[in-house]
Amino acid sequence: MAVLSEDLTPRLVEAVVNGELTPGTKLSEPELARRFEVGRGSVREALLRLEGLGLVERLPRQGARVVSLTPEGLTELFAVREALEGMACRLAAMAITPAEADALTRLLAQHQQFVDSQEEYQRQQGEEDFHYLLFKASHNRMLVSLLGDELYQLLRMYRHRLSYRHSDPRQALLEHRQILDAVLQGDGELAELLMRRHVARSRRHLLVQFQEEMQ
Amino acid sequence: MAVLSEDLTPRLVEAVVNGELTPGTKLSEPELARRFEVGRGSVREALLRLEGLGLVERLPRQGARVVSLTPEGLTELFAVREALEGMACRLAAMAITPAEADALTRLLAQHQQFVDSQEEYQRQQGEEDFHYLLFKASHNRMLVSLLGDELYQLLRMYRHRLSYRHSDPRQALLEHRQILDAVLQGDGELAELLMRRHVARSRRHLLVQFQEEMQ
DNA sequence: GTCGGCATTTTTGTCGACAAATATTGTTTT
DNA sequence: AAAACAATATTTGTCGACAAAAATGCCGAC
Repeated sequence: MAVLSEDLTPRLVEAVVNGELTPGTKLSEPELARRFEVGRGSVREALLRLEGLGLVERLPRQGARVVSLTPEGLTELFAVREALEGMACRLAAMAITPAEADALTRLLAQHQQFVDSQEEYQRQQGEEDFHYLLFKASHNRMLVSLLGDELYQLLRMYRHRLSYRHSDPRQALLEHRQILDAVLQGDGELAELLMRRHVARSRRHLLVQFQEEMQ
Repeated sequence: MAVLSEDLTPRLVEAVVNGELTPGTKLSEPELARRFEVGRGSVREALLRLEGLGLVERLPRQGARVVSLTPEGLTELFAVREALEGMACRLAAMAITPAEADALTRLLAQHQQFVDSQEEYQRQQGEEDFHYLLFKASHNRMLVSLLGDELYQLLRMYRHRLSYRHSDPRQALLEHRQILDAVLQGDGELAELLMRRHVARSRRHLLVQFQEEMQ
């Protein structure tokens, strides 16, 4: 028998991230319970998890609302990401295994092929895969949990809402290659520096889109 | 009317942090419900929050257990803290207000008095106050929430379990002063560097205590 | 026409109850 | 005596129910 509230959480996360439930929307527990055909307790539990992911805000006796997206929120998120992904790179330079190094090397070779063949196809996923594999190589469970679970969904929400367009794929691939090189050479300091620049660039890119799209 | 599950959470946190509930202890929902005289639903909600704080681990159909403390866990926590507190310092150097600057300056003057008068009294709290005021000056709500709420309780748990003894108070005060000076001069880069060293020193200090006390 | 107060309705916070799953205990077997 | 099994007991996951609080709509007053 499955655990309802755990199956329900990703479904609610998707609904929030993909904009089905827009920012500011009041999330009524009875309504969600009817919609997902579960008891109100399970909805409550799922909403509590969403609060932990920063996707909804819960006020006592007032219920949960989908968080609103602001340039400040985006900036804050990226400051945290810059710090954590930078540290993850530094640690990965010391802790990465040969298998993980191979997987990352192969991934970038694959990206190279896509760039060469002009297929932008799947680029989005590839970017995420690179970051995921890399911070997982830090072998720091708390970092992986923060970057991969807790902060990741909010990042996805911003990207979705901004009809995310990547900047130059060649530039991104170049930066990824530089970062991976530093990691493979065991130069944690350089790897951290390069990753922080990479994340900061990404932040500026998204902030521009924010200005453009949301008047 | 108060919100039971929110009042219950800090009580459970305290019980876990101060060792009343030792690592590995199974936390039975009915038992906690009787003990704290609330319904099982409220206990469940509180346990879910504790899981978010990293104080308990919940396995489906098996309930919650107090996390066990390990040198690896301590190292992971401090890597995250080093990254986040460093970033907070960098941001604080840009965003700190005159009022916050005053409060921090006064706090360090107070610490100086304590050091001069040899009263080690209240040192523990003072250390925490400094860090709290400082990362709050970053004006990054996500950083404040992570450092002040989510990671803080686990740090307290490690400190408590290690009958935390500070290293040299004069050394700590010196480092704090250097950090604050850098922040007040708007030198975010230096402030970050110094804070990261400070946290790393603290990590090594606690790790030694870990080796000593837990064989 | 707009603002303010009152009654109604909905929603949240909380609890107890039930079924399924797990843990525990005692018993039997090798 | 140790291991495997079975019956019991406890616990978790889930739901519906109830009271208090908040949101809503309605009516009258200005």
